[in-house]
Amino acid sequence: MRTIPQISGALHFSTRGEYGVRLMVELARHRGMGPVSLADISDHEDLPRPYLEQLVISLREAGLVVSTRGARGGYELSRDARDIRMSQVVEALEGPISPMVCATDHGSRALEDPQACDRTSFCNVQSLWIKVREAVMGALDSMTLADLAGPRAAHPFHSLPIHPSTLPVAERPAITEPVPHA
Amino acid sequence: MRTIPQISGALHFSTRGEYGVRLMVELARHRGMGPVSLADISDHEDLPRPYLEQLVISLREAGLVVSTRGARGGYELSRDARDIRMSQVVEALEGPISPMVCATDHGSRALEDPQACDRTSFCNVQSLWIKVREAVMGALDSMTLADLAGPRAAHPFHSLPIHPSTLPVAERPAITEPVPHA
DNA sequence: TCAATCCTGACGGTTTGACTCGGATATGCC
DNA sequence: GGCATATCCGAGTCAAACCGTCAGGATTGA
Repeated sequence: MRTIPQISGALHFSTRGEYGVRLMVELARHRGMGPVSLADISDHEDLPRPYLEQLVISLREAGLVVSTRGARGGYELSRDARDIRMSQVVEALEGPISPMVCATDHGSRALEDPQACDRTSFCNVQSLWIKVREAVMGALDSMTLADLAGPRAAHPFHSLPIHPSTLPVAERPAITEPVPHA
Repeated sequence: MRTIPQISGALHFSTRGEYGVRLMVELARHRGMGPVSLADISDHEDLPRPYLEQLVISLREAGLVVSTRGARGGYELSRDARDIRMSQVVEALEGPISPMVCATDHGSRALEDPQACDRTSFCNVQSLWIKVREAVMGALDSMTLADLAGPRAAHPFHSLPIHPSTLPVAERPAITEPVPHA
């Protein structure tokens, strides 16, 4: 199907994160209208259904969605979209957010090998990754699913009058990057 | 050599980022004392030297370090550690920071396929990744290499009087933590 | 000259990401 | 009841990326 070329760069979330979030947004938009089947979402979002089946397991186990089996079944949000933080969604899909080993929840893990702490700059560098982690968690915590499920008109890009081709060449996105993503 | 267990989870930087930052910290500590060889850093930080040779190319090409060839040669910072932002270091090592395709510098890329914008929730979701990106860039921009190169005593962990082995067993860092990811 | 360095390109093993496949189970509807 | 529709579940596949290794060449100080 699509098979994204997978550009190289730091801080990658996988397609689990991307697809899963889009799935959740679709569920949020149909909240209160009965369960939505994966087939519908697969069609509407152009995502491989068997893959969605895998992702949704994590979302169900995290208690974010509930399932209805059998004909006319599907999935729906377990609670209001405003009560679902994006940090919960992303962590359910991708696992704990830790940019580097030892930059986990408390950061205290950095002490586990005091020798490494003495002999290398390892220890000091931890504060960097921990800071990054906190920044990401803050961003994800500050948004709820409802923020993403609103009408498209609310999207900042659509109120922007400018288009890349109107920018001076120097500020346009680099050419190399294909990024068809379609 | 070490072969880190490679925990699974979101938002990974690779070892390029980790090793490269540690390398830069070592250079910052020896600033003004002549070039430092990779062999020294490899010994001191316990990192594979052939691999460092690869990493340092990126740092040199980014203008962050300068090299001195020949005997007694090595690398040194191209400028004061306070003038080197960690965002520059990390981007040199790992490439552009973009948590997801289309969450690049300007974010305007999201407009390139208006159809996708109409048919899917793709478009709205972009604001999430862009926000995450900005959070990370902010964190990395706010720190300079000098912040990491300071004396270890400045590190919060080291002001803690306690050591893991003095803690009750229940509060010690987990031994393995298989990272459920469930 | 010789040894210490940086520099370069190529190569390979292991892991992970991104799906695919086949079937089992549950349920609304005719 | 029977069938189409769904979720559920475990495995398997295939290519790419990550994490290095290796061999050799170029440059310079002693």
